[in-house]
Amino acid sequence: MDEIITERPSNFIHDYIDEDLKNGVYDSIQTRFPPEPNGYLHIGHAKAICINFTTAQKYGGICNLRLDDTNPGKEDVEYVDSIIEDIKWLGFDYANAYYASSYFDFIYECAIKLIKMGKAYVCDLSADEIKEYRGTLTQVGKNSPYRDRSVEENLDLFERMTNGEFPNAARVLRAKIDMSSPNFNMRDPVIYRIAHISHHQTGDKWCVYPMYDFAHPLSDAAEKVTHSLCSLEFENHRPLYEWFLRELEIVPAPRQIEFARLNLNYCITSKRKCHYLVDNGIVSGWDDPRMATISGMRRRGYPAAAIRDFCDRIGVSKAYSVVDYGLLEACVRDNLNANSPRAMAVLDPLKVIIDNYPEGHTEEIEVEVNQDKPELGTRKVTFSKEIFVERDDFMIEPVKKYFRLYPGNEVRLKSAYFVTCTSFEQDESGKVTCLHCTYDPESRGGNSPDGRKVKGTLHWVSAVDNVKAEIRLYDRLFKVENPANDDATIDEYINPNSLTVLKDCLLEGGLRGIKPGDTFQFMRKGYYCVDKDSTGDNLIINRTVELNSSWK
RNA sequence: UGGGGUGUAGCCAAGGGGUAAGGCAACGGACUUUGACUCCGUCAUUCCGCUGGUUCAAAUCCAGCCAUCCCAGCCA
Repeated sequence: MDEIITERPSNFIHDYIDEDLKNGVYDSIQTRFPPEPNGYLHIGHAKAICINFTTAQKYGGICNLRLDDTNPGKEDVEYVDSIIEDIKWLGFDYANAYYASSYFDFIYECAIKLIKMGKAYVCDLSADEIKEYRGTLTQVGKNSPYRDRSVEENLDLFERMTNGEFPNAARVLRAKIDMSSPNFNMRDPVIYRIAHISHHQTGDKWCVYPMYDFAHPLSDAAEKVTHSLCSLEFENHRPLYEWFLRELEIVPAPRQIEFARLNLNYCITSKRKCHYLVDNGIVSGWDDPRMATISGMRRRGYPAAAIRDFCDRIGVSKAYSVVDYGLLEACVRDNLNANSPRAMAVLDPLKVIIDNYPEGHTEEIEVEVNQDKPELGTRKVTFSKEIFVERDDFMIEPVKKYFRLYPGNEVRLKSAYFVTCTSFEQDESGKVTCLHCTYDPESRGGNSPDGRKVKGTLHWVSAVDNVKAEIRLYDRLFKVENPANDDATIDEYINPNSLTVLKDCLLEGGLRGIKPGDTFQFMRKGYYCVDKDSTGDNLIINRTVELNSSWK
């Protein structure tokens, strides 16, 4: 919404680009965001999205979306749809939506070209044998016995692979590079494998699919990408990326630059673990408000601008890091504080009877929608003899520095009147059931003409005009910052109290008719967003984030 | 034990020979009809991973060391 447009901080990627521009390597800049459609986008992707789009923006270039769909067995259109929706929601307009699969013909031609150059060969070794031949960290690999097949034989075999003559895994096409390279990626990497699987975009046209290492540089080249930004784990792949482009004489070649991926403490961003959570019903779905997915955060009420701001604030570097979740929350609070209307709500109601208020009488009180933004106008709130306040806004025996309600103490009811607690009722168990107060009719609006001050201001909801709601409080889904990698133990890291449902919460009457996606600050209680599953009969409200509180 | 990266405050992160930006968190205080927000102040006085070296001057250059991350998918 009101995103403040400021100069984005410069980073090391810009230095590389400036250098390339200065050397005349490229005329204009083009980037791409290349997710594989095998899951929903999460906050880590948001960083990559922001980096790719803002880098292109900075140089007046374009950024495309490319669905990196070279492994059909794991992919699905459900994911491509969600990816497109999430990127748009984040506020980025890609110039084009492309699919790696739309380059399959081109990539295939490149493979043929490599074979003809004697730089690629069909290998009949099994997966295990290839692994064995590849060597180890300290031991060089050895050449495949099929490495020196003739160009004619390779061409014939590769064509027959493509025609579906062989079963899955029977043969692969490999680049002929160097089995003794210290970099495993250069030890004759597999570039095409047989997979008799229908592809979500190309159907049954192909039964051989290119590997990432082969498809990626060629897809970048096909799109005229100039800077291929990716995460650190692909650093070891760069020599191979460059090898393909060099051998295939692609000029100007796109340049790969790696940056550190985002790690957020208490968050799960591993796709495998996210699938585990969804598949086992531990969360309600990919958009469960506890998930670190874009859709989960959206449902939780995080504004897109806050996520963009977060990505700006964490910076871009190559250092491994774990960002504190509190920074994301700070961004969310900053945005919501500036944009959210305020309202009153009582999550745990305690009835208050104002004994000297006329029986059956009600009045309308005008309250600012946002005190800091008078231009947003006012709303009407009903005041009546019986109201509800928050249960913890009353203490029989006040602790030190407690300045809300306790017997004999006077407080202000926000925008309404000064009230003084005169007595309280309890049930057999000792639980306070009702408060009795007297009000000062002279203090309407919240100020006393005699100038006396009160230290506490309470939020309240009328007993005769309110909206009932179910409020969901979310805590961290994970207790431990970095759960172990094996799914067998992931359960022990899950916080069973990550979701608390509060029934029978009361909102001020004016909130009747609020809709999914509406966000409010319930004063002194935090920011809240109406859930997508919310209906008029069953109002479900997610707590987006708490307020900072200096009072414990 | 091979190769490729990275080490600046509790957490991110600028700075690339001239005397350590900024943000989050934290801690004081002011203000407040939200204990919010806002505002003011404090927060690396040769510990810029460590040890040496070069220099008038080093977080920045050099050497060695230490720590840590990534790589042996027909995943991306």
